[in-house]
Amino acid sequence: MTTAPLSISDIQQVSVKSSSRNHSRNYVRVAVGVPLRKGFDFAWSDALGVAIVGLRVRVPFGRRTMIGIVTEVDIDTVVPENKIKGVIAALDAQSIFSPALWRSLQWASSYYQAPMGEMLLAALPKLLRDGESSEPCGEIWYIANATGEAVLNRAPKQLLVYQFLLAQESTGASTTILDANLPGWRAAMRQLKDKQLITCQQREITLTVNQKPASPIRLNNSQRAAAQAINDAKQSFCPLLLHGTTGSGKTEVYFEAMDHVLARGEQVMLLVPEIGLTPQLMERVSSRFSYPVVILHSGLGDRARHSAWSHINRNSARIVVGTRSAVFAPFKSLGLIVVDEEHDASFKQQDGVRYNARDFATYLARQWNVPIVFGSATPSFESLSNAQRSRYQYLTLKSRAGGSSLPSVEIIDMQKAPIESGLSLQLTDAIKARIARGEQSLLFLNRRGFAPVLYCNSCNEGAKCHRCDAYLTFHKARKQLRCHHCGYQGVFKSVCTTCGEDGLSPVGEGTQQLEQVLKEKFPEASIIRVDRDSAHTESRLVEMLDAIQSGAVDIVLGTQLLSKGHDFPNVTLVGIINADQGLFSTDFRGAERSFQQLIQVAGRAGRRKVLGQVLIQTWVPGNPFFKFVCEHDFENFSKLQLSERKMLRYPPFEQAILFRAESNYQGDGLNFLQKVRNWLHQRVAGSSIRVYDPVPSPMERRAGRYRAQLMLLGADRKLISRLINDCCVMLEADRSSRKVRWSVDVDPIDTY
DNA sequence: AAATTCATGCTC
DNA sequence: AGCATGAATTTG
Repeated sequence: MTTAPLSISDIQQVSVKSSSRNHSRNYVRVAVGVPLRKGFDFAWSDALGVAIVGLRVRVPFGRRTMIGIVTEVDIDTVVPENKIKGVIAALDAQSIFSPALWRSLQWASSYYQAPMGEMLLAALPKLLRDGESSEPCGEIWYIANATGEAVLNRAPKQLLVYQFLLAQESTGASTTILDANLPGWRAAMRQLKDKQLITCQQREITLTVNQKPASPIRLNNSQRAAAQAINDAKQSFCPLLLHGTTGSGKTEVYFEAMDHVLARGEQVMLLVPEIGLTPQLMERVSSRFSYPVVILHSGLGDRARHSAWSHINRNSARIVVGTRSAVFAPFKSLGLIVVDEEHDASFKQQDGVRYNARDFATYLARQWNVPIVFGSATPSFESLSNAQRSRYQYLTLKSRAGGSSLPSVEIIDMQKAPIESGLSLQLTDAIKARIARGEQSLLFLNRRGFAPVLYCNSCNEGAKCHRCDAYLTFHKARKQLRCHHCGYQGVFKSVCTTCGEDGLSPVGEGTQQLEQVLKEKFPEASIIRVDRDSAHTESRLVEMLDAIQSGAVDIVLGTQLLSKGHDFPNVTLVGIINADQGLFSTDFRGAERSFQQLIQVAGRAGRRKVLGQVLIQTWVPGNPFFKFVCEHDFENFSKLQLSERKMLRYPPFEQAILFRAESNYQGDGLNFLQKVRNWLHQRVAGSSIRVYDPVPSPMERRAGRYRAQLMLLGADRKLISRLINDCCVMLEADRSSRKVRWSVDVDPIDTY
């Protein structure tokens, strides 16, 4: 689509001075980035140009000036003339939002109960929020003046830089080029500039395009059928759920569908989970296509983000690979949206404006009138149920691409198995066998640190965090006790801090301990540990992943950092050290999550010719959950879970809303929510909406604050939306609610 | 008496 | 949210 379908009311309105009104001035309504639901009216003077909806403006607000967005033009205002101030400046000539994005943001603002100003500004990169021009800022290029070589015989560093530039002739070199070729060039450059030997030019950054794209891999029948279905949906809104087992080649299907869209001259949005945005995927995308690609993820600097934004805005970027916030990218001619690993929780923004990027993307696709593909090996129950109700087209990839078969999955009964330091004999033997054959083993333990609890044998208590309801994790290497919830770090002392006795013993296993145990058991093996502690930087993680892929490592152990999206061709054994963690969670989605995670991790095994093996250690082998896991039976697992959800009238059958409250004193949050409950309760009497009693959060105290929550469930989304909106308006007006920090989470995915 | 924290109100 | 105002509260 080159343009989104427009309705008349959406077309950016040009203000016209209306002679029928008695005001002599024009007024506009502006949304500013404050948590207030109302807009503020300002006078618009003709000197500012034409007033258009979607413009960024600088306005005086209280004692300061702020950036806001024009939401209405040519309005009648009820604000008394003497209170109205004028817009200081218009920062854009045209709306900074496309019509489709504008409508989607309006929807999101009302659906997620986020004030318009906050929603709109959240959709812009920081520099634009702060008032910077939306034009690309470009990059500085340096060109050598062909005069001065002789002057530099006593300055070798400068000579080096100068000669490098001379070699580039009149093209010169950009900041990026110099960074790549001459580390530490900046100091020398400054002096060369002082000597007037250099000319600087500001030039637009042009995206490099891969000139020789890799030829597409031959698709198998089901892949081709899936790609065909997506292509058939062209030029119209059509959600498709691509359910493909791990390793079934979903990415190739996306690529095939993207080919067609790109050839038509349109842009593609490829959304991926937070940690799924691996250089691996980037590499695959940019080597496969001969179109300019940009990435958008949380690690990007402000400059880089702005630059990416303007490339998309000018239609010079054709493929956008990005995480959550990439749904707000300023596409000019969007033709297809792909949401990879659509079930992933990281698509949900958990603080500030709490939107779900997957659902936002769905609305956006409807506005652009383009297909949207949801890909997953373990679809969210929401998407699954949409497919079952034929709201989504359902596509499956049953077999693994490249002919490998799904790994065999076995359960190890920890009640009966001989165990040594958390490792069953069976798993130990299996690792041994892989080492002998030169294959890799991957061990999964979702707990970093050495031990999750440090127990004092004379107090009979574990060491607790002072600010949270949680035990401190023992980090042996750094000799620290850390809280994984609030970030507290304390020095480990060999005696108990409360009683002074020295009978301290670590209880339970973390990745550090497992690493130590493995090193003792397999002294010759090369072992690598991948968790947030060992891979604290992006580049460090990449290094580790590369090492694993090269096959130089025998045993990989790690947390969920490892579970997503990575392709480890040499791994033939996957061991899950403790599969029971998520199983008994208080969250009704606990089982769904656990299953997704186990399938994701298990899917790392045997992606090539050799048959993979998965060993799962559990203390509750009789739990029916494991039967489904062993048989890769997502279908029956989800059937059972969905029938349970249906009976309980839980999502996806009814909508959930979670009110959260946080306060410095225990009880304040609960009291506040009790008032909310009473208010809501009165209004839902006679309807099918259920309002639960407020409860303390599963971990009540975190970072010194007490947290509580209140759940509301119901089927009538429209009614709920109105109810919640009224409630928020009431709460905002009531100053007693300012004692607590509260928020509304629409479609929560975590109850914490 | 000055310094600081705390509650309350307002932003066109 | 910020930022101001004014009161309550600690503190030298």
